[in-house]
Amino acid sequence: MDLRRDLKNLIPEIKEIVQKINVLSLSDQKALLEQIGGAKVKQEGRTDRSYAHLPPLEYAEVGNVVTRFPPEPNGYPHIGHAKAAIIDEEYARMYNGKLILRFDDTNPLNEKLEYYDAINEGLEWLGIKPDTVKNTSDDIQLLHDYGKKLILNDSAYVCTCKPETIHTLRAKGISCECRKDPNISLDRSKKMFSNSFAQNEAIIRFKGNMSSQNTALRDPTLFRIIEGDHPKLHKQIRVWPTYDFAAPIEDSLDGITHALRTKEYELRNALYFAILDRLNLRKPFLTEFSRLEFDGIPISKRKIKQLIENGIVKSWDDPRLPTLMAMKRRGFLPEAIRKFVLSLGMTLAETKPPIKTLESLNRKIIDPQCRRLFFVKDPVELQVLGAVSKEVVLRNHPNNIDLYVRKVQVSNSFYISREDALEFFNTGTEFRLIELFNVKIVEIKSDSQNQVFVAIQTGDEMKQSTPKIQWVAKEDAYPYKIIIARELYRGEEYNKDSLEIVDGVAESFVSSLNRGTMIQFVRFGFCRIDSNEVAILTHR
RNA sequence: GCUCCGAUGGUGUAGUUCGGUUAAGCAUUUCGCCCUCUCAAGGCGACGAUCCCGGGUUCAAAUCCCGGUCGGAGCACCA
Repeated sequence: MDLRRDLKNLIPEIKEIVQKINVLSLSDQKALLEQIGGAKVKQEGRTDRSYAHLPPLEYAEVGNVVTRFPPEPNGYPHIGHAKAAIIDEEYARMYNGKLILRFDDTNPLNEKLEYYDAINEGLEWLGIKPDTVKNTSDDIQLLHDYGKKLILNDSAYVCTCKPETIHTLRAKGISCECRKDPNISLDRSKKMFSNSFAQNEAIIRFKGNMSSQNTALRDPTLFRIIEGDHPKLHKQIRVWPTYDFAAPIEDSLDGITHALRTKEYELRNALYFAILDRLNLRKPFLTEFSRLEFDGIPISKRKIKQLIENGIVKSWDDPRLPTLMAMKRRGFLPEAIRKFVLSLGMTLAETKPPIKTLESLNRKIIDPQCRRLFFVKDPVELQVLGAVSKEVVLRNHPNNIDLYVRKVQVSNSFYISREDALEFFNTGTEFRLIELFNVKIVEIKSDSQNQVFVAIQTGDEMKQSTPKIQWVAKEDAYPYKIIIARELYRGEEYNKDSLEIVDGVAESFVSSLNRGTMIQFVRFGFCRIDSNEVAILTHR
């Protein structure tokens, strides 16, 4: 009681002292901060990543880090793969280490040769160069050997129960008869590896802990029999390891120091280590990061496959898709994707990052190198009374002079967008055809089919306040389409307007641009040339 | 159902390990101004977070402890 009262009186005094200490430690810490700050700047320079950086890796030594990116070649790579691959590569580089690309091809039913290639191409596009490329299937013999070793160890057994039985027993946490006698398992395993069992007749299971609260430890499958034509091994192999078995062994043998994987594997970490323990193999360090998801854009291969099979989406490079080939086709740059991924960090929180951020990063990169060209949506004719035919020189970029200029022949007839025409007619405002002259619409002439907007010139003077619009000379007009891709889903529902095709006219020059060229259609948005008469809107 | 994980402005993150330098940095979005022959980019600025909630410990908590709530994941002869 007394103490309390005393304390109340003492508080101001204490605070004073604390403040003094703070002031003191502040100066100390300032000195420290300078040191730390200096070191940080150096680090950033070393990794050449001033824009965003991943947090330091635990237990990592410079020159001694090996990471791995282990995709299954069962589909086209997408932004989710990009996230994993970029993180793996970034850490490898940050510590002056190595990156291994390992195709996790342990299920002949899923893998296809074209997917190995697609993944290779995707990574190449992203600018990721693995130091080593290998397949899990390269080590199939080795994996078999380790499997046999586990059987001999009494750390694994052959189970011939029906899948349903296995499932229910696992749920209950009870083991089956097959687990009991190691000698039976030994016999059965010989039969299994000499191909005397049929598919679904027998599996090899890990002797985990059937009553563990972590269900991943309840005697998971290590090997199963799959009849299938494997892209690399064809029909030579029937006994295939599962991911749960292959991953830890491959990681350990490949010298991986840090295995980074998505969050849903967290509960398997215990199994991963248990397997390595029984085999006396070196244990890599494991970390998880959250899986990438977006609003309205399906990322899982299963969902994308469905969309294609149902004909909703035409191909794997449909610009609405998050596949790497689609993103490339749409006009996203690998640098932007990298920055974006790094901005997400190594968080474990499940979030849906905004695509707008990616677009903004992309825009800033492409803006300085995109020609500014004219496209007119929903064109109407504009006749300018008294305008003379001439050749005009248009700048290709407001401030990048390396992009030069282009010349266009104009007369008194132009196309402008209906929207603009109507607005300026209705409001009676003077406007300017960019780089040409100022006009005012005075009347609309309608013949049987078309409306023609008639305008008079109101001078050449360039005023900042006059609205300026893009135009296409009638003689130079070239029919053109722009594809606009939007989210495939609004909530749970398919978005019927996810793909819009905008018709219009562009300057004929556009038709000469090569596929892949990035441009900006003035007042319309950034686009990537897709063919001679089609561009895809990247973003505004 | 059982187990595990997460929760910071509209959105994405930094900071949480080792409580105090900053009641919260950056990016994006939105808006305003400047610049500009684009509704782009660039420059400047504004709005916007009692750091999920409730307790506790402490002179001091986004940070530590306890209890909730909400969200996600795993429980395959897929990876």
